[in-house]
Amino acid sequence: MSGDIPAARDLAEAGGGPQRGRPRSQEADRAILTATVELLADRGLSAMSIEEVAARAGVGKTTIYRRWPSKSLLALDAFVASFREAQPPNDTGTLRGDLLAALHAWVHAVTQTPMGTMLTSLIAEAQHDPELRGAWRDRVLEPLRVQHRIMLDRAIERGEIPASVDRDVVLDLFFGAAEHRLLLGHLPITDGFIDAVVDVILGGIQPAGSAPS
Amino acid sequence: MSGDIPAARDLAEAGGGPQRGRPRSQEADRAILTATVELLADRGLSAMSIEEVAARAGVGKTTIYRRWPSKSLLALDAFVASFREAQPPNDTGTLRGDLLAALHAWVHAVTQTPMGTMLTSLIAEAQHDPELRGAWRDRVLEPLRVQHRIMLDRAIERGEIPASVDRDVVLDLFFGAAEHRLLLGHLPITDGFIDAVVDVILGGIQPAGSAPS
DNA sequence: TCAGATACGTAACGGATCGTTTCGAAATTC
DNA sequence: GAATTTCGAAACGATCCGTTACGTATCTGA
Repeated sequence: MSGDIPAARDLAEAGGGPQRGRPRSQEADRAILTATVELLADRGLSAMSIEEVAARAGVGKTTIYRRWPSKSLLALDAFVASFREAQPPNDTGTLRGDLLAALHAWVHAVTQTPMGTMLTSLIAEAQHDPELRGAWRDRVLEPLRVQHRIMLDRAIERGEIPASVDRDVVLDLFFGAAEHRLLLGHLPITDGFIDAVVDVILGGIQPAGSAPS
Repeated sequence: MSGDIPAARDLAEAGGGPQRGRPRSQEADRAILTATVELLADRGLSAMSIEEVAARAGVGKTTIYRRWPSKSLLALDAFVASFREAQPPNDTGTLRGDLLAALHAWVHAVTQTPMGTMLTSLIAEAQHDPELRGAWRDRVLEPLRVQHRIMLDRAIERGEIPASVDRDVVLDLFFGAAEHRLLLGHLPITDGFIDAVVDVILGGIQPAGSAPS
């Protein structure tokens, strides 16, 4: 279920029969991705060089360039590998519970793990790298949105919110507010902030008069 | 009223008496800022080099480095100069009117003028440039937030919304959603989007039962 | 009027980093 | 064992950075 979208990494073995010559080292793959995550986490993408990744991974620069076409797409692969491990929140039974769980999971990931720096670096780089921008949308943003749209659909089925709500707008408000604080850093992303965001959005899409205590 | 915050540009004439020697060319200043805006608008900050700015402005590279310590702060000054011209929305009498006017003005600026590219470039650069990050907060973000907090305060005085609303959260939802679409480009920023954002936020902070048609 | 001070544009500098290429050795298939 | 491909190491040319040196231009103050 988690292999639908191909990685940016060159898929040399996608072709027909078995390969001739020396096969690519899978250990090198792992070492490169691990080194990339580490460097990405504490220096950011722009300060990270392929040379550094190669040195830390103990491989030659050519071994990296043979697999990935650019630093950006290598970083994206490294991010996605970490990203898969952030488990999606389960169905809690109420929209409020689902939204709170989802936002808490996101905030925890970006503030308590290396993924925060990786995320801001990649969004920054995507501003002047159209290829990364597209790959980010296809491999990170859209899967995330699909997953959270389902959450809203469940709420509609339960009758918690009307079917007329614009789910895309809700998702943009939901992630946009937190991302805004993450990128600009003007205010901390606290539990109180998460609660307030969910309260305002819920209040804005629930039918009037059904506000919980 | 618009000179409270000093520019990043070196303030050689801030000192005591009149200057000795040849004064700095104000025409060079204007030419540099104009060239910066142009290059920033159609290539972005990362693709713009000081060399290019100098060539287009018809000045020497040294003339730029004498005034600005870095490409980032030059770009910020160029942005702020353009930014001042985006007039703040007036008091429309209702919070809904104020919010709609403010968001329409912002969206128009970032989608119909060169300021969109300038803005995304600067936010991107600020992710790995702490000095720019701080300057952006002080000279762009905070003034903007002060201005819009006043808008919310007026609504509280009029009794449109309770005094207990967390104005910072409202501002983050307000700008965050639009900025999210601008940075990632997954969906267009349409008039319908603006209306929906304002509707959800207003619905979420107005006392229940007072929802307008 | 002229000496001192500062800004001007041009040119060249050393250094860093990029992505590529070359090389001999290692690993695998036919 | 020949062919093929990957491996790590090293060196490559190109690009851009921020600084410096230089001769010229412009302004102040004696």
